[in-house]
Amino acid sequence: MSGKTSTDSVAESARLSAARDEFITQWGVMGSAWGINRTMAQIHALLLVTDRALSTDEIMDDLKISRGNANMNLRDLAGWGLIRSVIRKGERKEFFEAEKDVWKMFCTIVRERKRREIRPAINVLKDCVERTDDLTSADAVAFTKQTKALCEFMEMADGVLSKVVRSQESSIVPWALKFLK
Amino acid sequence: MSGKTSTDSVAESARLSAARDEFITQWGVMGSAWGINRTMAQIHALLLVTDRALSTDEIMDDLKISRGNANMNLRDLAGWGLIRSVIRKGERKEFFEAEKDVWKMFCTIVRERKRREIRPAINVLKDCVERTDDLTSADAVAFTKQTKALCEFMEMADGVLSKVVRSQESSIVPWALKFLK
DNA sequence: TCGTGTTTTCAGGAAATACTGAAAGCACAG
DNA sequence: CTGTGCTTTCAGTATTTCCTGAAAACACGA
Repeated sequence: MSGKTSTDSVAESARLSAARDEFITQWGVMGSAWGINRTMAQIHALLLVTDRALSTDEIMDDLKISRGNANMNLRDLAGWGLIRSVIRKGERKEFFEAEKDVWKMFCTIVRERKRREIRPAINVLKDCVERTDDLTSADAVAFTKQTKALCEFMEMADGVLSKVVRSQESSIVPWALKFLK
Repeated sequence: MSGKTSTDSVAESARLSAARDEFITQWGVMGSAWGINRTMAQIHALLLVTDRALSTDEIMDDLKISRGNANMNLRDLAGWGLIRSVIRKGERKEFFEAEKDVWKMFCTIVRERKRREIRPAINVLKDCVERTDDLTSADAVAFTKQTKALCEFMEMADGVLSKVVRSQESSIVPWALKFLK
């Protein structure tokens, strides 16, 4: 290969890895803002933009993290259903790949957050309402009224999200969105 | 007042404050899960279920936090637009009250998160796409394809949220939701 | 059963984040 | 301009959260 071509391809691959790093870093920042730990988000980002399954060692190497850290976060990601492990026959090592379909990924996240955070919150709110429903002091009435409103809102949101998620790959959602002019 | 009545009202007020504490605590827990600091969420919770504006000192006292902490988080909450300060004539002290309308509160949160997190993320993605669009290696193509998909999805989500938020107090949203069967 | 390659666990340490308290700043009445 | 009451700031500290690395557990072929 000529000097020029070689130089170009080096430059190109540098450009790619710069962009890739930028993406991984920022996906990590975004994760923190939404209550997800940075490393977990970064591993997810890495697998998202990599076209093949990676081993734990490759991930450790790429992100410069320890084995323990990599393993723990890979397991968490699998628990969320955002990645899956792949076993290649003849290899004892485990490889990981991310769900690439963005809509499926979104549905998975919504489903899990509903289950882990929204439902429990609704239960707490219901409990608060029940425990104060019969009280008559002005303070109590205000409290109950507000918690009831929050509870109803969250149940509504929960229901909406269920419907959105259930529609999965159908085109119902994009279609329905037209009505939100 | 009779002994019985007195006893009952003591019990009732204990019941109320137990429920209130539970609510505040859990709202704090939920906050952390969504990337909001615990104290900020707790102050918000306290103001949400209190029927009058509270002073910094009352908040410090109720949540057992320092003045600095209270002040900083109150300012943040005001920055989000979730609370507002109230000046009573004749008083030099500042009081705070939360927006009580749940739908307005939701819109405020969505608007701010869009501005602070979603938009910047979209910009990063666009940047990544631009910087790699012309590369032809298999890796680069996979990268660009995936970031493009994420970018488009987030722009779509951003648009949907804008529409939802813009409809503000209208009944368009509840109505449209019927179509998400 | 042993040896080897791989994954899991977890105590201790590091880093990030949040909180405190006191001092400085500010605003206003007198 | 001065005293008073309230707010803001921020250096130092506490707390929470996360990460490391090494040891233990595991799984499987020989």
